[in-house]
Amino acid sequence: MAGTGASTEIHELVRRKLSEAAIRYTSGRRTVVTAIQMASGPRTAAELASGPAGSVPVSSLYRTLSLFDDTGILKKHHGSHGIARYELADWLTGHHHHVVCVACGAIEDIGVSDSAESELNAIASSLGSQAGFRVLDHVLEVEGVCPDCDR
Amino acid sequence: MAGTGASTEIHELVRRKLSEAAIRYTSGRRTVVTAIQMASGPRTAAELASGPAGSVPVSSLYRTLSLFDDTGILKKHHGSHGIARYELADWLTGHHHHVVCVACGAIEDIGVSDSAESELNAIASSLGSQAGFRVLDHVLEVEGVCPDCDR
DNA sequence: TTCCTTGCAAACGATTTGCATTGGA
DNA sequence: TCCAATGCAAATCGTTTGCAAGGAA
Repeated sequence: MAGTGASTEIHELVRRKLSEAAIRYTSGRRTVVTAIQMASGPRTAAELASGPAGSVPVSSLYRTLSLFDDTGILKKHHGSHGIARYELADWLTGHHHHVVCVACGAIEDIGVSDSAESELNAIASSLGSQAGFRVLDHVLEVEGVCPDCDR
Repeated sequence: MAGTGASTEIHELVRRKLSEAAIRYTSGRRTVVTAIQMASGPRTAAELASGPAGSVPVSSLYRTLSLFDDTGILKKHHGSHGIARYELADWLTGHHHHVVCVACGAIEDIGVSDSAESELNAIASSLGSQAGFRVLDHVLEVEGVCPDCDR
C-alpha cells in the first residue's frame, strides 16, 4: 500500500501541531485522523462513526472534530443538507476544491492547476476588496450531477 | 422608495412561476419574498422571523422557504454554523457570489464582472468534467475579515 | 496527584411533521 | 365546494454539554 508513508507523516505533523498547544494525541484522536485521511472528500460525523471511526463514541468523535477544527487540523464545511463535513486542512493535503452532486450530495476533492489557482486568487482578492474585506482564502464549489446519478 | 418597481416585478415573476406549478401565491408567501429581497445577502429563518417576516409563524416560514427552494425561487446555502440561509435565486436577481467574514459570520452579496465570470465558468467546467460530473453551476465564496471585525 | 480526556446520558436548537382549521379559486 | 395552505404543538435529528470515571505525565 502506497499510503503508509504519507499516513505516518500526517500523524507526525498532527502530533507536532497538537503538542505545540499542549494537547495530547490520543489513540481515539489518531483513529479520527486516519479515518479522515482515507476519505476522498469531506466526511460527516455519521459517516465516520458508521465506518472507519466506529470505535470512537459519538460524543468523543464530535469533541475531536471540533478540537481539530479549532486547532486548524481539520476544515469544517457544511454540505448539501446542513450536515457538517470535515476534511484535513490544506496545509496537510494541499489546496483543492470540491465538486458536489446536487442529486445525491456526494462530494469529491478536486485539484486545481497552478494557473487556474492564480486566476481564482486574483478574482477572490478583487471581489473581497470590493467589499472592503481583508481576504484570507476562497472556496470554489462546482455543482453538477455525478456519473452515478446522471443515468 | 426606489425599490417598489423592481419589487413588484419580482412578485410578478414569482407569481407566474408558482402558477405554472399550480401553487398559490398567498400573502404569507409574499411577505417572505419581500423580506428576502430587502436583504443584502442570504438570510436565516430566525433573522427573517425576528424581522420583516415576523408575522409569519415559524412552521409556515420553514414550509415556505422549503417550497421556494424546491421551486427554484430561492437558493439555500449553509452558513458558518450550519444554519440554513436563503436568498432569491440567480434568475431573479442575477448571478453573484459571496464574501464571508470568518470572524462574525456576516455574508455579503458581491457581483462579478463578465470577464471574471467566464474565467470562473471555464475553471468550473474543467474541474467538473475532470471528475466526470455534468456541471450545472458554481459557487465561489471569498473568505476574509469584514471591515467591522478588522479593527 | 493533577489535569486532560473519555463515555454515557441528558440537553439543545434548528428544522420538520401530524393534524385539525382556515381560506382562496 | 374543495383542496391547498396555515398554525399550533409535538417530534426529529445533528450536535453539544454536564458530570463522573479513566489515564497519562
